[in-house]
Amino acid sequence: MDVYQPSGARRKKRTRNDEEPALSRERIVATALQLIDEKGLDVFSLRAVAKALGVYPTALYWHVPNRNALVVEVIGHVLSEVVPPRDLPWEQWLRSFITSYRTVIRRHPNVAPLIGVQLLSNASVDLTMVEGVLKKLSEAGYSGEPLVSAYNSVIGTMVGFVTQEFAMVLDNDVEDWMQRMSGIVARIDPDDHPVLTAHKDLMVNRSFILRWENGATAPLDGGFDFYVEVLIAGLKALAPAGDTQAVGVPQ
Amino acid sequence: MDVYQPSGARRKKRTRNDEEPALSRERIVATALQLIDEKGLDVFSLRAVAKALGVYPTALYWHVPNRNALVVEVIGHVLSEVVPPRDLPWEQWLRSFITSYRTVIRRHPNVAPLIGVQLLSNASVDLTMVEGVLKKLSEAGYSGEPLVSAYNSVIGTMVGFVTQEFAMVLDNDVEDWMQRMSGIVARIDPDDHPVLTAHKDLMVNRSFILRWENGATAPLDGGFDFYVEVLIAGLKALAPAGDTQAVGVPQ
DNA sequence: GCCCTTTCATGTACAGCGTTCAATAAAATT
DNA sequence: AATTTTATTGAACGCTGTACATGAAAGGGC
Repeated sequence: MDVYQPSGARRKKRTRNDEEPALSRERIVATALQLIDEKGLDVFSLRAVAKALGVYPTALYWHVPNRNALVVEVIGHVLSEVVPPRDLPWEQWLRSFITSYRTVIRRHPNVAPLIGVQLLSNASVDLTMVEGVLKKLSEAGYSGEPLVSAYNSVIGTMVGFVTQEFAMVLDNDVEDWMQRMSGIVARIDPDDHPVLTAHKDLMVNRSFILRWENGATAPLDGGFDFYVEVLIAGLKALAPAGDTQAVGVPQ
Repeated sequence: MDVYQPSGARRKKRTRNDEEPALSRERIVATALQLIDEKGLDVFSLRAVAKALGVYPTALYWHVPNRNALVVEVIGHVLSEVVPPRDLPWEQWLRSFITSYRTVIRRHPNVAPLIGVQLLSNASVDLTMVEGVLKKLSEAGYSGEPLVSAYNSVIGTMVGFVTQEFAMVLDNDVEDWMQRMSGIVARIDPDDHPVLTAHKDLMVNRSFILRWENGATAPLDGGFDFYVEVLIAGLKALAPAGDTQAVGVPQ
C-alpha cells in the first residue's frame, strides 16, 4: 500500500500574491537540518522531510536532485556557521578557529557523523577558510610540503576529534549498554591493568572507547582543550624555522 | 514479489559427518568483511551477505541478533588485527602503535567509516590496548587528569585522521566531481588566496577538503607521518614532568 | 527404537527507504 | 487564446531490515 498522504491540511498551490513560496531548496534544507537536530540522524529521510513539509516525497525532487545532494547542502549550511577569527597571532588564531568549529558542531551534534565520514563535505569548499589556515601556518614558519602536512594536521585535528566525540549512539539499549560497560570497567584486573585501575574513575564515560554517551550528553571539554594545545605545541616544535626555538626535524 | 531464492545450488542441511557447519557467526562475519572489502560499504547488506552464503536472509538471524551487532562484530574483527608493539621507549611505542592501526585500516579501508562514526565500536573494548597506551603515557610523565587528556589525544589522533583519510567516496559521478574540484582550484584568485595559490599543486587531491579521492586510492602518507610527529612533539612539550625539557603548562 | 527438545534453516510478509515516471494543474510567456 | 515552464500529485519499483510461522534434522533420555 504505497500511498502517501501529505499531512491533513491541503497544500495550497502557489499563487502570485502568496507570501510563502510553498517549497524551496532553502526551506527543504532548513527542515532537514531541524529534523536531524531534533529527532536524530536515523529519523532523517526524504520522506520524513516531505512529511514535515506537508508534501509528497517526490515533490522534493524538483528542488534537490537526490538525497546525497541534500546532505551536502545540510553540511554546507552547518559549516557556514563557522566563522574564522579576526587577525591574531597564529597560535591564538588556530585555537580560536578549531574551537569555533567545535562550538558549531555542539549546536548540531547529529551532523558530525555526516561531515566526518563522507568526502562529499568537500563539495562545500570554503577557500577563504583554507587560505586562512595556510596563512597562519605560514606565519608559524611553514611553507612547501611541510605546510601541506601542517594544514592536514590542523583539519585532521579539528574534524577528527569532534567527529569521534559526537559519534552516533546506538538506539538499541543505552541503559543496558552502560551497565555492561561499567561492568567491564568494574571487573578490571589491577594486576593486568594497573594504570587503568588507578585512573578508571577519571576515565569512565570521559574517554574514548570507555564510554557509552557521546559529546552531546557527555562532552569532552578538557580533553578537547588539551588536544588543541598538543597540536599547537607540536606545530611549534616542528616548525622548520621561525620565532620559536626549534628543536629540529625528526628523522 | 518478496521472494528470495538462495543461490541455485540447494543448501545442504548439516549432517553429523559434514565438515563445514554450513553457517556460523564466524563465517557470517568473515563474509560480511569480505563483501565490504571487495564491493564497498554501500553494497553491504544482510541480504547481500546471505546471498553470498547461499542462504535465506533470515537464516542469519539465528547467529546474529541484528545488523548493528554484525557491524560491531566486523569492527572487532578488524581491530583485532592491530597488534600493540613490544616494549619500546614511549615515543617509538606510540609511533609504532598508531602506524599499525593505519596499516590495518589500509587493508580494510571501507571499514573506516564504521569505526569512526559509531560509538558501538567501543563494544569491542581491548583493555590491554588501553592499558598499553596509558602505561606509555605514564612513562612520558603523565598521570591523573592530564593522563586522561593525553590518552584521548592519542586515540583521537589515531582514529580521527585515518577516518577522514578513508572517508567514503560518492558513487555519484567521480569523474565529474574531479573536474569540478580541479575547476575550483584552477580558478583560485591569487590576490585573495596567495598562499593557496603558491601551494595548490602540492595540495590538490593531497590535502583534506581539496581532494576527490580518499586514502584507498590517494593515501596521505606524508601527512600522516607528520601528524604523528606533531602529536608526539606536543605530548612531549606538555608533559607535566620528565626527561624532556618541559616548556611549561599552558594557562 | 521411540519421543521430545534443541538447533538451525526455509519461506512469507511488512513497513519503510530512495528514486523513476506519468499525470496534472497553475503560472508565465508568447 | 495558445503554449510552454514550473511545481506538485500520485502510483509504482526494487531495495532494505526484520518479525514470525513453518519445518526438518540432530541429540538426549527412556
